[in-house]
Amino acid sequence: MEDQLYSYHAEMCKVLSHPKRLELINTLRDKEMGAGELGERLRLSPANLSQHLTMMKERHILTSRKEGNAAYYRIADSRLLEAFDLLREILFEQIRQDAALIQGKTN
Amino acid sequence: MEDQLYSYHAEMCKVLSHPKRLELINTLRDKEMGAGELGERLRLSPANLSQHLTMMKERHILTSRKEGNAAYYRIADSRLLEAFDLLREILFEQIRQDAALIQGKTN
DNA sequence: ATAGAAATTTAGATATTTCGCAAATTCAAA
DNA sequence: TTTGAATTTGCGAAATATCTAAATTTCTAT
Repeated sequence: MEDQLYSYHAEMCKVLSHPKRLELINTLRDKEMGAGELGERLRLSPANLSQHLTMMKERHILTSRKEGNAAYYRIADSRLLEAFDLLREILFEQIRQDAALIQGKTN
Repeated sequence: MEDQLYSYHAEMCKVLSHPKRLELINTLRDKEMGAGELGERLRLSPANLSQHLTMMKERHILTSRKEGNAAYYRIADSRLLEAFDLLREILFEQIRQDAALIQGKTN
């Protein structure tokens, strides 16, 4: 039961462990966007993009809406962005520290 | 350059996308712990545990300290736990909603 | 109806992850 | 120095993820 939770949690993280999917999240930060425009911006083939979007929808990271034969996507839960930003903060700090290390600095 | 950042970010998430590694993080939440005890608690073979711990250390998720031939691990950055908890909150809500859906409820 | 555009699905090839087992390393105590 | 316990490392097999190209579905406009 507790194990189940860890599994779900891991699957959710798996969705986040791909550069393009992170870029998708960051691009959809505050607005909804159509699949076509997303594909152009991220330079993904329609097929590949659709695969990413589908899995993100299955994991309830995104929601979608269809209008004619255009499809629009948006972030399902804004708390995801908070988590995204927290990790990115940690990353920035790590990079900053690594850079300082290389230059032999202490701050 | 921006792409680099997404790649690092994705690698960090990859570390988080395994149930046992999440359990490790949750177990080390506020205390440091030795490899031996961790292995017992999570029922991981010493070899497998060590592999997980090593990769988590490489990604700066954990830090370690050796004393004799015992190895102690701890969380490197407590903000990671905030991110962990945020995702878990989202998950709880999803599960709650899914359960409600199955029972035909609306709340 | 039919053609064309947009999006999705499928199939298969390639790469990556995960884990068990054995071997190797490290350190402390006998 | 040798023994033994804790931890790590190397390697191969099975499972999983990723991407491309082809086929399909769905809707719009001719």
